[in-house]
Formats: sequence, C-alpha cells, structure tokens
Amino acid sequence: MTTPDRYAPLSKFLAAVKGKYKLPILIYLKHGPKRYSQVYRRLAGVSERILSKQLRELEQEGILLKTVTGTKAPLRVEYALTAHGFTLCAVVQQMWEWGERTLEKEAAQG
Amino acid sequence: MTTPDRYAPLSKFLAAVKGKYKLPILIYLKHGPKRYSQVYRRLAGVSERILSKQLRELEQEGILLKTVTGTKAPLRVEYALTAHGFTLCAVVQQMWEWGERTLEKEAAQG
DNA sequence: CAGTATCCGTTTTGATACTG
DNA sequence: CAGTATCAAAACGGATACTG
Repeated sequence: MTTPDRYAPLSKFLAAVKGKYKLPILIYLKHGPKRYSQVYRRLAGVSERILSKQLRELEQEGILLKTVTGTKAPLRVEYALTAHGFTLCAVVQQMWEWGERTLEKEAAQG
Repeated sequence: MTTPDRYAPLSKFLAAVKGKYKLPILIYLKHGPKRYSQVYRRLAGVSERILSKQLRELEQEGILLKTVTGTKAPLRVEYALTAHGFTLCAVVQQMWEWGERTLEKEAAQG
C-alpha cells in the first residue's frame, strides 16, 4: 500500500486473501476439510503450481491447517479452516452480500 | 474467477475494489468530497495515469460521483462517495477490523 | 488544474513435465 | 497422491512528456 503504516490493518487483510483462488478455496473449505485433489478439481482451471502456492500461503498465515497422513505414497493431505480462518470467512460473507445487493440493484434498473 | 456464475457476487465486489489505490481513495473520501489534486497528494506515490484510471472506474461503478465546475482551465473536479459507495465502505471497515484483530493477535504471541 | 499518451519493468499466473 | 521445476504469457503499475 502507499504508506504501510497508515493502512496496516487493511494491508494485512488484503495480503491474506491476495491471489486469484484464495477466496474460492476458503469458501469451499467452509463445508469441511478437503484433500488436495478435491480442492484441485473444485477450482477447475487452476494450475498445480498456483494451487499449491496459495494453499501454502494460507497455511502460513494461520488460516488453514494442513494435515498429512502416511509417510509414503500415496500421501493423504487434508486442508481445513482454522478458527482464524472462519473469522476471515465471515468478512468474505460481507463482501459476497455487498456483491449480491449490487447485482440486484443493477438488474432492477440497468 | 474460475466460474463466473458460481462466484458472481464475490467477483462483483472484487472488481469494484480492484486496483492498488481504490480502497485508500474510498477511505479518504469518507471524510467528504475532495478535488483531484487533493486525492493525488494524499496517495503519495501514485502516478497520474493510475489515479485517473481508478477514479474513472469507481465513477463508472456508481461508487463515486464526479462533479466538474467550470468549462475552461483551470477546471475544478470533485469526487464524492455515493450512497452505494458508503455501503461499500462499511464492508471495507470489516476488512480493516479483521486486519486489526489479526495484527493484535500476532503482537500478543509471535 | 485535471487529466491522456507512450513506453517499460515487475509481479502474478498459466502450461507442462517431472518426482518421492 | 501431492506436489516441485522450468519456461513463457499476461496483468498491473510506474515514469514522464504532453494537452485543453
């Protein structure tokens, strides 16, 4: 941001959700933990490089918890929202609802 | 977004705030209408090309109202939040507060 | 004053082949 | 299955000169 200090809280939020697929990932994981391959299939179109990068970032921010089961292939890796992740989803919900209201307004008028 | 339909409301929101300076612009204009040059000086570091582009987009989305006074130089151009812009600011406030809580948590622990 | 036009660098994402 | 490595493409913003 222009001045890191002045907008620090906002920058923190924006950093947390920065990336084309992070919000869809969060929304998908609201319904419960999912495996890597499930997320991959859900987000039709994402490349593996981008998906694994954005999952890693969400994990490092404490928004997702990654759980690995098994030590040799085939691995089972699950991603789940943390408590902090759920608080983020609540804000995403507000963003969603603003978009809904805006679309409705546009449909009503032109 | 991956599937325009599935995430349409979210995409609408994200499109509205997309751009490095749009949120700072909104926050600045919460305190009342401002002239182009005032916004320009406030956002230290923005280029004129980017600023005018983002102001124009916000205007086209119905978030800002642009008012021009005078027909010959020097022009007086003012930007103000619309009612719809204020509803957007309320969501931005939620984003801000999530960032605040997150920063506090990080400061408390590590 | 309030922009637009042009050119360029950086950041972000995409496609695909490969690995434990 | 769950990724990483490499290379290429696209999106986005920065600098600056110019205009009504």
